[in-house]
Amino acid sequence: MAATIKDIAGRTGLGVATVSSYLNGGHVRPQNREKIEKAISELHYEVNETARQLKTNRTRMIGAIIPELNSTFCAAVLSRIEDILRQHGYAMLICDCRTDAVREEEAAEFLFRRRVDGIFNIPVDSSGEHLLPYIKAGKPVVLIDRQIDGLDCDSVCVDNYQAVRSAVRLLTQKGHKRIGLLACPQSNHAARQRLRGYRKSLEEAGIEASEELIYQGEDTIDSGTAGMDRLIDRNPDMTAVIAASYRMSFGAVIAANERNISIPEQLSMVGFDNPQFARAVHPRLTIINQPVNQIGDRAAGIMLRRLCGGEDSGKEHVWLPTEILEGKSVRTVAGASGE
Amino acid sequence: MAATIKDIAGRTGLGVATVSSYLNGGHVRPQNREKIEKAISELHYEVNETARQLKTNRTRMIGAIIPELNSTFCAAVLSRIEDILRQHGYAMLICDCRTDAVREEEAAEFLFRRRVDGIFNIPVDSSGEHLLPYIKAGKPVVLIDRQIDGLDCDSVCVDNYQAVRSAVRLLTQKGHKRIGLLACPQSNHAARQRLRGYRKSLEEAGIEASEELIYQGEDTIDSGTAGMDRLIDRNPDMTAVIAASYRMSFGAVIAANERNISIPEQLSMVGFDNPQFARAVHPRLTIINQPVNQIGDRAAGIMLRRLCGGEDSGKEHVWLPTEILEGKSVRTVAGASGE
DNA sequence: TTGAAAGCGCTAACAT
DNA sequence: ATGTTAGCGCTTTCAA
Repeated sequence: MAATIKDIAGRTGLGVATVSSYLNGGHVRPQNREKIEKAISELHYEVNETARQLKTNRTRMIGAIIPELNSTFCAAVLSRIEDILRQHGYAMLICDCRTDAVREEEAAEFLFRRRVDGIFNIPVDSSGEHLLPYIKAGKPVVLIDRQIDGLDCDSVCVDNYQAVRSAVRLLTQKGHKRIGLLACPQSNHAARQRLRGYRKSLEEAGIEASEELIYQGEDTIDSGTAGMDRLIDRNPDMTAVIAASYRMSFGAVIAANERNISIPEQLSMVGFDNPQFARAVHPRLTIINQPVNQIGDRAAGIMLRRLCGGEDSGKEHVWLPTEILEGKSVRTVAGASGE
Repeated sequence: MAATIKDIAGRTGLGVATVSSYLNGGHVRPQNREKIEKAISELHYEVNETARQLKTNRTRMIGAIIPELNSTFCAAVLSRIEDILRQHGYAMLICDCRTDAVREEEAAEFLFRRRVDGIFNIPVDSSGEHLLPYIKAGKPVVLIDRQIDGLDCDSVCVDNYQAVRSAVRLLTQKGHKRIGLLACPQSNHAARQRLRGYRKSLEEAGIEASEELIYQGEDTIDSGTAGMDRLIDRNPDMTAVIAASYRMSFGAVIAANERNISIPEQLSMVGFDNPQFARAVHPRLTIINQPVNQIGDRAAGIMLRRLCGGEDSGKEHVWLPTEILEGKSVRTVAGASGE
């Protein structure tokens, strides 16, 4: 069996309270300090966090429920958060709910029973009911990437409305009028904002939006491929496509690749996320880029502040801007207004 | 405060042991069962896993130390493992050590203090010293992707030697003789096996290996790009390149893309990992594909068996085969022997 | 500064 | 089948 604080007390002739005090940075006489340190190294003593947790009613564990670990966005944001939190002594319990609301709910319960001190969530269910127990218990909840209206918690998102709007503007300025959109399921806030940005900016440019140019599919690579196929087949006059998610972009690139469509001569393309992927595409893909590191930093920062019992006054709702990273996948068509 | 087992006992007039028994699937009289269930739902009682952990000396948590969460291979394997383990009531504590042996060591300590029941590791440090405390404590350790000689634990790897060998064979059969290799740091078993497979199979094909054709770099995208640049510049007669990791492949594709090298006319290429990425590359990349799902399944299976106190007789060392997924990035050069 | 003792919520003997 | 009780290893009053 592993050594306990009692063993250290016994070996040093001190009381357990003294040892505990030492362990928690309290003041101990130099000679006793030495004795304790000696005993600890001899007995290979390691604090039992479980016992500490039971006593203090804090687990120093944070849960994270995400739609898909195997997604660059989630992984990038999470690894950033994990890094920061661990530096502060917090462990991360990660649950992948595979974009399934039922599994998300189960994960929330699972983590609640384990008494995590707080929770990060890229929500699948847009009602947010699965988070209510946390909120009632006063445990910090930080939503990432997707806001939930009416839920009393912090959130860190990007401005998806402006994100797509900037992409449409880039295209219309280069003379594009028939612009397709690969849209994700409208079940979450981010996806809705992206579609809204598309419609609104077309309207601003005086272009009539055609439903034929909008493909509503799942947020998967295959759906991106299928969507591209359909948009191309039904819209011979389409000159550009915007993919409203990384997976959709990925799928769209595959479709263009397999149909031997030359980008940007035959079709211009704007993707979403992942600058590295954009560089690997031929020709280099123009993308809407999300500040993944910033998202992680802000989310972790808010969580840590809440954990330290920061003022509970009003929740934070952070909206981070995206940027367009220009590649070579967009061309200027005849009759361009700008430039 | 949250309700405890005592509250349930008080409310039902039963003893805590009876309630505990109910909670753990023991036999209780139907009428009492009902009473307990009623009290639980009225009080919103949730078992306190922390207390249970302290008592049973099992946390039902498994640690995972990986070089980089933001890597498709790690994320794919981990998400599979997490899924299986959670179904069995285990939570996953994930630590990203950023391919740094010091951080890996710290993560191992961190997780040990938290008393995880077992640990998965894609090791960075090839001595395996950071895992010794677990082994001494009799906690199951399952190595993934990289074997460590002389460490008494289970492992699930792919046959990296054969993996690269099959790629070289594919190339030599198509007449290639000047074949470059983008190799990863030789600090882990997998990387060493890949390089060994390269040398050995060239030898078998009667081709003299030239050190000029081997680029030893970091396992990063940038290093893949830099490596491609160097190999091309120094070896005008090189007709093919094998990238010995996913990141290297990614970097190599970027280099080819940015230098406007036409694949496979000017240069043939074989990458590593990620069939989806291979499809998105133009022309479709021929790759060495690892069975990520199988790796996850086998690793999780072994862990669960050990956790259930399976026979400790001899550790398992699983070697899974890879496969070549042919794309269009390899051409046949003049004087091909095969076909 | 140090020690004694209570107790966090639960499980597991043991007794009934 | 149910209840009593003794800890699991730690922190935290409260006294000394």
